[in-house]
Amino acid sequence: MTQNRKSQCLDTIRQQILSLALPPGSDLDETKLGAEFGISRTPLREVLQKLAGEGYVDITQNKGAKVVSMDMAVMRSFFQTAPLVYANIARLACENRSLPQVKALKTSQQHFKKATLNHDPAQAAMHNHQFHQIIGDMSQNCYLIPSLQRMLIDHTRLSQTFYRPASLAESVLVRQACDQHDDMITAIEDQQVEAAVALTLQHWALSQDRMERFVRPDPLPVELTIPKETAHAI
Amino acid sequence: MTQNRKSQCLDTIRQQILSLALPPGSDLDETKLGAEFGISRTPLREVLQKLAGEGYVDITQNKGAKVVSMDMAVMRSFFQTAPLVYANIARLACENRSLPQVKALKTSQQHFKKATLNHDPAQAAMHNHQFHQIIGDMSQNCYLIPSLQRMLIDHTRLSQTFYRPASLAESVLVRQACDQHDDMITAIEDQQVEAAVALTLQHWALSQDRMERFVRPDPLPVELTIPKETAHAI
DNA sequence: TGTGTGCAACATGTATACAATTTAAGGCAA
DNA sequence: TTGCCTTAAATTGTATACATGTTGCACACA
Repeated sequence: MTQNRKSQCLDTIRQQILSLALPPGSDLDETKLGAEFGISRTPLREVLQKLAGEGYVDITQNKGAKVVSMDMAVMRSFFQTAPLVYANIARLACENRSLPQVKALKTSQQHFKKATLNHDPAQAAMHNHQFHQIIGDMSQNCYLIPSLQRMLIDHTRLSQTFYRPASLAESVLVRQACDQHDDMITAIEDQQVEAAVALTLQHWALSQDRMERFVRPDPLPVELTIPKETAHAI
Repeated sequence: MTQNRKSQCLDTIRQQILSLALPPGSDLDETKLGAEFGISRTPLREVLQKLAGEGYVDITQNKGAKVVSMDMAVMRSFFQTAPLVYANIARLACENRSLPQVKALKTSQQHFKKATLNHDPAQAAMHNHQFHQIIGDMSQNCYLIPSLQRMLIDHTRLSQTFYRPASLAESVLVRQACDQHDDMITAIEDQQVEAAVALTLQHWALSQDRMERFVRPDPLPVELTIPKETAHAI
């Protein structure tokens, strides 16, 4: 029961970081969180230590825990490194996947698809995270998995708007991502390595484009005069 | 002061794991270690949590911490993944290294060289570890560094015999590794990316060969009769 | 007004007592 | 002897009190 509260605390904080409910850089107060989850500071500190180990938070001596930031330098590394890690994880997943894992992947994809159809972007991002985590598990590579985990944290945070399509064109992209998941499952199940790698890179290209737009949105109109309607809205 | 004891505890346990003084799979008793380092169980548990985050130990619910094992599956992943991680870290180190880091790398290499010349294998392995860790820092890639760290833990553990040359031929290999370090420093300082990557792969090939021999030594003689001298020794 | 210093409030770090769980041993029946 | 149940010892998990360090504000002084 008390153990339950601790792991629930861990899950909740993870989820809040991924959903940006706890934005990058925000402070995690031991006393406050402990009270919130009904556990004392000792186990709560262990939760924070664990989150630090997983790359969700940074802990500084005598300064407590902060949600890991996403500054310019990190962004650069992110886009630079993602295809390398994703592609190699996909390759290994193909080679080492077990059938129960394939089944878990299919279940996860069902949840993901349902969330996109229901237009529940937060849930969609979460299930997408889980989908790629399962592929990581399949790789059975204890050296690459920590890299993947850290990529997925930032990927999920960046893609919070991805599954919140603002236009018909964007809605098509979400559908496309969902189809790619299906194809990836098939490739992994049938152990078609090259297909899985190619699909993974396509999948990455799709979300990369959308995420870069989020980081670097379309510039504001050049005219200095504010359009009437917008001015009214303010 | 008390803070000092905690970080000293962290360093000591890390060092003992890397040197195999704490062999893979061995149990870490909270009470015993706490007494040993003169700190109570609370901070000691935090040390273990941190070590778990870095990949030195595995913590199981209600069962405590164990030094991470090195079973067959892990070995396989290790040899499969090392060139990928090392080569890409080297590439990034070339591009992103700062001059103070280059200086630190040179100092580390001096210590390493001295240890090999003094035939101090434990120290040589330690300074080799630090050398490659600095290259990791240079990469400034928060996604790949966790992978590198985990590779280096097992690399250092496996290479404990590497710097303990049993023959003249092996002694030459150590000299060669040392020279490669020098060349790598030059390539990184001058930002010659391709050279650094090539050197890194050569460096890996060298230690890979030696490590594989350690994992899979020469088979015992086929004759079933035990040689006289050996029989006597028993 | 700007800067530095000291104190108070607050947050983090540690020790210790107690609770819960696991492990091992002992004893009993089949 | 073997298997299993009970129970005690050992080990891990949690709460709490206290120690230490950090932060921000008030106030003095240039």
